[in-house]
Amino acid sequence: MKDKSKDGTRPTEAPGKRALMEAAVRLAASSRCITSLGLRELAREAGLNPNTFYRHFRNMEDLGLQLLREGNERLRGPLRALRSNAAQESMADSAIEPSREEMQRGRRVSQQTVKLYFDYMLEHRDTVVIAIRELHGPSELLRAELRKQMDGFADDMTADILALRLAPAGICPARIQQIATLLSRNTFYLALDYIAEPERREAILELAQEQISMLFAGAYLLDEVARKRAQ
Amino acid sequence: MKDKSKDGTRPTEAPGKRALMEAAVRLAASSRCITSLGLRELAREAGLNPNTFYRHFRNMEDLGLQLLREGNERLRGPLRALRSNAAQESMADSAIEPSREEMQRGRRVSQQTVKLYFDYMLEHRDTVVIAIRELHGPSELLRAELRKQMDGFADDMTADILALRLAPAGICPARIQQIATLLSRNTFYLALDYIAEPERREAILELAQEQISMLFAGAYLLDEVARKRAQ
DNA sequence: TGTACATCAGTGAACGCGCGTTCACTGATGTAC
DNA sequence: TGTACATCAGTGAACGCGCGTTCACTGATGTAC
Repeated sequence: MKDKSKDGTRPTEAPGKRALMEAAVRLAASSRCITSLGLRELAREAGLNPNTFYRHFRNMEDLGLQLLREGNERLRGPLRALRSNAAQESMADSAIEPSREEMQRGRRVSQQTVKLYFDYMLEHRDTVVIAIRELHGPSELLRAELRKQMDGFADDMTADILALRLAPAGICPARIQQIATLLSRNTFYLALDYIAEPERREAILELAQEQISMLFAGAYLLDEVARKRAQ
Repeated sequence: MKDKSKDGTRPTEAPGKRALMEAAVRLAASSRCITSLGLRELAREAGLNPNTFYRHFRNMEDLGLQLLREGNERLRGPLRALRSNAAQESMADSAIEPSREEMQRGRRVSQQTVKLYFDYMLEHRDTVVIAIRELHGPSELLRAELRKQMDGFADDMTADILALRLAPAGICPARIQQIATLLSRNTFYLALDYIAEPERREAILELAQEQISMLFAGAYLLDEVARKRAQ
């Protein structure tokens, strides 16, 4: 068996397996839990013999897990990249007007990032919709996987905020982590609205932006108070 | 047909209907979408003939809708009451130490309320778990119902914050609504963690508390800035 | 107070259907020598 | 370079089973007169 595709990164995938996974996405994206899909239904959608399923998956949960991991790969890296690109551009801006404070910079970065973030998720709407459905779905296994993924997104965000200095100085790292957890979660839910309600997209972007501002402003105030007390 | 039960508040309910709804809660609470329940499975769990289902419901979505509405009634009023009780107690405190500011009062109220809130949800864990699962579940009808309910919770919270003066002065009502929407949503998700992870309950309470503080502090700062600019 | 009728919750048998799973098979591709 | 063998994706027929839905029935309760 040939083990690598041309690019050498991945074992070659049987076309039937791909077809089944894509069929699952198509069926689940509209309004279904992955685990509630029928094996025969899936094979029909994929144009394959029902039996082919067993060549590649043990059961629906197994397929779901592979689907979610693939989705995570599709989102995680690019979303990080969006953030660091926006930060670098903003860094260039700062050079031009160095009088601005970090708070302002963080805000500009988040403004750009939020839009890119949401539009990227819109492009991958099926992935996002399925992920959020399964996050509260019936399968414990899939829920656990998605909780882990969510933690990963939050960790990325924390690391980026610290490394790219996107937060106002004076907010402690633990607080950043706290904010990132809340934000990454909430951003996904807002992305869902963004996808579902095209006419409200502008408003949702602004809302997301304001939530971010509020949280950082609040965090700053709280940590400031704590520091003053400590002195 | 007798139309009212002894207390006169509600049409008498057939015992079979109750049995079916309770069976549905039992089956769905562990790890199932309501709409994925089987009619025969449900009847078995309730100890009834499969046919009895049709006497009371058109289909599973119909049952789900009635279940969710009942759940909403069980949560909405009591949660409001918790808030206003906590506020009144705190009002008494304020009389004793009138020097404290409203910000502080709001904080004390929310501290008490958050604990009561989460413990009340813990008592009604099945209701909460089912509601959140269906909020992102496969049925458009049930999702819409729950979105409506969520808006209701947010409106209650907004009204209470304004009426009971729980927010620092200077935050505009639109901002309060914004915060309440974010908070009511997020509180439900945190409640889910609170239910699922007994060993982390203390930490979750504190986290919820800090999120609330951050948001109000941030809102204050933002609206303050806006007001200064307007002058 | 008694009788006849309507309403409605719950029953039990029967239906046809799509489901998940099994088995034995085919045919293409990769590997050993 | 050619041959024999192993591997594995995909097929097709067949199975028994539980499902949703239907129909005609029972028996209790409420209502009209």
